[in-house]
Amino acid sequence: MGPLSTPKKGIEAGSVDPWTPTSNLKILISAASPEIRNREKELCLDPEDRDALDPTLDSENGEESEKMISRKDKSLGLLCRKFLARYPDYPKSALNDICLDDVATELNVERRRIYDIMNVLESLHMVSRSAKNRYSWHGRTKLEETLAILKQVGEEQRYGQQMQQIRQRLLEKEFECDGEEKENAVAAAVEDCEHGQKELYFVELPGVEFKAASVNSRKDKSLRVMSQKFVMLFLVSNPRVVSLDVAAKILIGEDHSADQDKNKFKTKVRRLYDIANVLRSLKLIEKVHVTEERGRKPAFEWVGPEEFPQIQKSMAECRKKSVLQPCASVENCAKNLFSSTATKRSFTRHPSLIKLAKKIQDDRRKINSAPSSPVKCALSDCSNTAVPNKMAQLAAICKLELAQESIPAGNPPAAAERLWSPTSTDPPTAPPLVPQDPKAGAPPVTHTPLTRPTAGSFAYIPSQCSPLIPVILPQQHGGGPYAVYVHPSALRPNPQARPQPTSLAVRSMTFEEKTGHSPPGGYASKSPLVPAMADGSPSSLKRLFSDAASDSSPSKAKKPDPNCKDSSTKLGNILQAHLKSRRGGCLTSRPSPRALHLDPEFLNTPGGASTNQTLDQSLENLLDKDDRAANSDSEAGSTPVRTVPLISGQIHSETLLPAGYLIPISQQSLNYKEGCGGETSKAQTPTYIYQTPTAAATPPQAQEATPTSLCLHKPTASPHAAQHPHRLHSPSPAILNFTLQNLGLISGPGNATPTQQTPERSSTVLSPISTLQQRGLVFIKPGSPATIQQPVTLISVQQPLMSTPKGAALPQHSFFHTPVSLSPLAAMVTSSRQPATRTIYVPQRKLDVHPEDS
DNA sequence: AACTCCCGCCATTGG
DNA sequence: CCAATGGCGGGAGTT
Repeated sequence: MGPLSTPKKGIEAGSVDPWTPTSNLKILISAASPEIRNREKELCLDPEDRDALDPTLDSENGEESEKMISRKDKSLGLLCRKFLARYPDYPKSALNDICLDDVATELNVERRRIYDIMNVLESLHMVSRSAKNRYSWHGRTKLEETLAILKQVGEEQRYGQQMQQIRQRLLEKEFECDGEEKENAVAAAVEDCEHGQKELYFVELPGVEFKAASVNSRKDKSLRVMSQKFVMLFLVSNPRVVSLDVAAKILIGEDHSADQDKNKFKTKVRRLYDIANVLRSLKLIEKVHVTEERGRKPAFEWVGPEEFPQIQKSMAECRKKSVLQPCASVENCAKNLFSSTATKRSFTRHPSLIKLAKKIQDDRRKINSAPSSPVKCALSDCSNTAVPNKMAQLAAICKLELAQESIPAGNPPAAAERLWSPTSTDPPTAPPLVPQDPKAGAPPVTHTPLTRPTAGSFAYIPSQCSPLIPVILPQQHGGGPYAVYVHPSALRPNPQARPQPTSLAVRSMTFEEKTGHSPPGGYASKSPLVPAMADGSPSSLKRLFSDAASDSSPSKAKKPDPNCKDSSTKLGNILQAHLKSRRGGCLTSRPSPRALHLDPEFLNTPGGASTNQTLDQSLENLLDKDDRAANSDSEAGSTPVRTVPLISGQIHSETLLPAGYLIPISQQSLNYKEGCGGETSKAQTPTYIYQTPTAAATPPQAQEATPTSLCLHKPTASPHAAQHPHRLHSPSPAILNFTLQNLGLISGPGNATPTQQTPERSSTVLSPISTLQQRGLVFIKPGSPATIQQPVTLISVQQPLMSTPKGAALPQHSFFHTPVSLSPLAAMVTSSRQPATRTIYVPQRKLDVHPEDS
């Protein structure tokens, strides 16, 4: 390494530069005009860079070149292009081996840079680390699949909503410039968005599992994760444009102390540029600028593939079956965090976890709950070692026929079948997805709802329950289910209930291609925001008005509102009707998720009246489908009783991850789960197996995330929670209503389930209006077709997951308490519940803030 | 001055 | 202990 690693600048420049014969010309050009140079560069890109290919060739003339060589010539993006030029987009054999040393040498760059590139490529599964110093090249073969999954996850994470919120906050901030306010506002926004959010996690593809054990521990590395998150942002945002600042805010997510935040922000932005540069070289995004009143902000626009039909379809299916994975393969990942003895722990990112580990241990003793890892071991083994082959086979097979579920029964006959088969059964559920052009109209509707719900189920609940809750998502074609690990931070309840920004911000933004021309004025559009009546803040109102006034076309803006409301109401009614009709407990969960997930696209269609109809219809269809599915499922197992408790006990392994990941799970593991969970009842509902390691959670209390804990979340998390598998048994209509209410679809009886809701929440969530409120910006792109409307956020989003102390505890209990036997942990949890909530919060926050560690 | 973002120090990790 | 990794932020080039 020494030699290669860090050539000094001077030396580097002087001695060896990856210049090609054309380089001289280039240099001249660049000297003449940077713009020209850039353009030139751009042009070169696609074809394939000349320089890229033979970097090692000539050396430049020392000093001059040094001066002349623009910084851009060393950009990560260019480097990445060069790198990409060396490999085919669609390699036939997956065997393309990449040796970092070679690459570094050939491209003539410091190793460090290669890592940067590899990390983001890895996040897209274009490469996978096979061993030390070695990567395997996959090219774009898995790209679509990955993107689809990322999109899915992004939706689950509600990044779209988060972005909206953040934008909103930023706007507010602009208006009233109280420094303090500003900070708070942003922080709050993030907070709101984040709480309940899972932290960063890495998504893996079945085919691309970690080959080297060592890799596991590092999966949570920020660049990789950030990259995925960043991509998700694009995939979920309606106009596929993401401004740098918003992205950074979301990515920061952790803590928000003012000063630190600032620095963090800067750092994050730097990273984003790094990532963006490689994404640009992959032609997935392009740099643009969004212009609003305040001026122009750097942003990036997605220019990559838009649709991922297969996946979407599959997603729905997958989600239905999402299952919580107990211990699973996480082991490797976790190992770094907590050694079996717990003595050793070194966290890359979350030093604070150490403390947790200790606590956990203590807790364990107390609880003396189940064995830490028998299961886990088995699973891990399967997934890591033994299974690969099988997995591969499955994957291959799956890919070949998505439609068909026949999966090689291999070892886990029944189990596997169950998980996978659903696909076949479900077909009805997942109607062919139509291009989800938001504007297009009806079709999109179908898919959206389906997808979302599932997401919620796996992503949300878990997070709340325990710091790390693995969830398995059976993947249809992918070949394998994915396990998602949620970061503990997700748990943290949002501290302050911030009134949601009710005010609508109407903004017009314009995109400027980097070329610079701004869009014609005509394009300017405003995003209609629904004013939140709930929000009484004068300031917001003011702003609103002012905005409206300034706005060129207020009428437009307003338009959406009525529609939204109407549609929402209708939907609500429909849902209710359906719900009533079905009494199955299982169903309970469904409706809510759906409702929650109604997307902007779903709701707001330009179409107006027609839109509503479509929505209704689609909804109906969906419901019907669900019913069918439910029935079929129910047939299989009449009693949905969850074995959760059992599982939980077993699961206790210490699998704590710093971050969550999506990890492919072996069939065996699936089987295992199945057995445990016995989630016969609905394919859809995932069986959650909890394992919280010892309460990884800081605060012993809630963290315990045992099955019991689930109860807690549900109420709070309402939407997501609802879908939760818990079907234990209480599918009482009340719950349904509750959920719906939370969603805002139904106007609830006063406070239905008032208990649970926290003040803030109630205000935000409950009020239908607030729900509807949308805040967003409309981006107009010069070239793009008309403006797009903003996504409406039905739910306020906050997933009130954790909920505030108040609500969570008791009420939930009553509602959700599952009859199922509680594990010891559960019991504990229950008792300590309330206090716990709060307690938890603090520690978690601290984690990020104080990176002190050994 | 604001954007970009390269460079490389230095902490982690794994072996 | 060493080498591989990769977080991170100073500060330089661009706009």
